[in-house]
Amino acid sequence: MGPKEISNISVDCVVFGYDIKRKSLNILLIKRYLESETGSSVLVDDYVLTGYHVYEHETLDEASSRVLNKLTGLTNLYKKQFKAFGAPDRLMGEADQIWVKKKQFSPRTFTIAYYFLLKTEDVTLEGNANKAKWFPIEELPRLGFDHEKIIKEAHEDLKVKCLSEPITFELLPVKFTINDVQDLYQSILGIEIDNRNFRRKLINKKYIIALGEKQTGVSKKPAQLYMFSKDVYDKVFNKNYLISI
Amino acid sequence: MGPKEISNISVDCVVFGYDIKRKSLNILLIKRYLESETGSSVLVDDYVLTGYHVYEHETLDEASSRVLNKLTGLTNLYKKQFKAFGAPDRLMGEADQIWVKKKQFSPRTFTIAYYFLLKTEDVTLEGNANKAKWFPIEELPRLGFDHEKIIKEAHEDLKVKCLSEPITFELLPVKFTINDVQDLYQSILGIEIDNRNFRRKLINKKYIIALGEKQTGVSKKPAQLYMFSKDVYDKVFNKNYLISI
DNA sequence: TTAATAAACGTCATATTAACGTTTGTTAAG
DNA sequence: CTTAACAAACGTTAATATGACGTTTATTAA
Repeated sequence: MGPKEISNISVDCVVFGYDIKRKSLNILLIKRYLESETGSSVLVDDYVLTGYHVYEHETLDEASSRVLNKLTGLTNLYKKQFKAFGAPDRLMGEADQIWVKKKQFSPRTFTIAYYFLLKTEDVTLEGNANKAKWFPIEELPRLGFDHEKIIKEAHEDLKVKCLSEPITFELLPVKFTINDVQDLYQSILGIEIDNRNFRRKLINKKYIIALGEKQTGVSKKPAQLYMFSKDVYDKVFNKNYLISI
Repeated sequence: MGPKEISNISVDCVVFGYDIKRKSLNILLIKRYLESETGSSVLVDDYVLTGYHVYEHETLDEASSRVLNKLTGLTNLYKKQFKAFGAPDRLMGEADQIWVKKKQFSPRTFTIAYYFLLKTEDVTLEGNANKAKWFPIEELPRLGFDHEKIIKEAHEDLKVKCLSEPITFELLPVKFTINDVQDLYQSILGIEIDNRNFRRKLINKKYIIALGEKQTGVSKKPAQLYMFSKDVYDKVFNKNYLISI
């Protein structure tokens, strides 16, 4: 018997995974599926975020990391607790009620939502028991509970956050090109950015460090590789209070 | 008998009140006091945020507004749900345990924390049953539970938020001077700002509208009064994605 | 009448931004 | 080989914003 669970409180994880090859910001989702007794009809067939009840002796941060680790095997990722959801009807969709009954969830469950940032290539989905799958943020499937709302709010939070803090590098490999960063910002924000201005801005940052190396295995002019230095960022970064209202 | 309470979930409200006369950003706190049976010693004597359990049929937003309204009588204030707190030991301080026992709190209570923005002058504290009191953010008293941590995190969130959104006007009267706004930013951020540059920046905003009027009852050159136009802000404001990492 | 003081206006060098144009280095096709 | 295609990388310019100051103006109290 495992640790005791708190029946009406869970954590849910919005896992953002950037696919650098496809230039696509993805969300990792788990399949929910249930047939009727006779197998004659499908009662539940959609996707949900990964989540679980909080244990009796664990913090919210610990719970979220546990849940994320169970699904992906990964630890020490960037994460942010961004909002709690607890509307009385949040588990009250038609399919949700069937699911809640089957799983014996408390019908009034509050969830503390986190988002995580990682590279899709760092996760192995083959043979996972959860039928987990990546979906581009712009092409989400039908979602259970209030998870579409949770994802939308996570995305909005990420949009704002990535403008003021260097969290984007959590979504990229250690070595990246300037255009990789631009593609990522475009994927997150859903906008087009002028390459020449973006490039100049990024190259001028002291914490964006040009490595001597170039890309290999590309069929065009290979790009210069760069890395992000957190050390330089923490020291050099001008914590100026720029009022931009 | 009132609505049924969810025993292990509460909302807590960090009430930011700006005192324009004293140029002070304040927090509204409630006294916790308890003597031993014989009255020979003080068991609990500190302050806490206003908060309460969430009711069975109510959303988190509704719960926070209810709690805020009960204390201040006010509605329709700017509010933000900024974080959930649920560490297993968050009610485990010495005084806290005595209090939790007396009040029959669930020892593992999760709280969803909100902050509210208002003007101290809009709240009447005389004769309130809660012995509520304003404290300057820099001079907080001894606090119960994890409420010091909650206040600190609310303040950090407010610092960031006020740089990118015009929420500061929630803390000021409808008619204000440029220097009022500067004093407010200085109070929130704890920094000094150059008056000439700040003034220029603010006056150039289309949504900062000069009224024809001047201050009255001051013993120096009376300042021009301005107002903030949300309409103009919503229309005119350049929702530019300024990447400032 | 004047001293004190906060409000309001002004200056200037530098930095940043948006909106473009141009050159360079590489591979693949002819 | 030569060249077309194309992404990478560099450059230009005008407009605007910023930081760091100096100066003038309007008001009240002495």
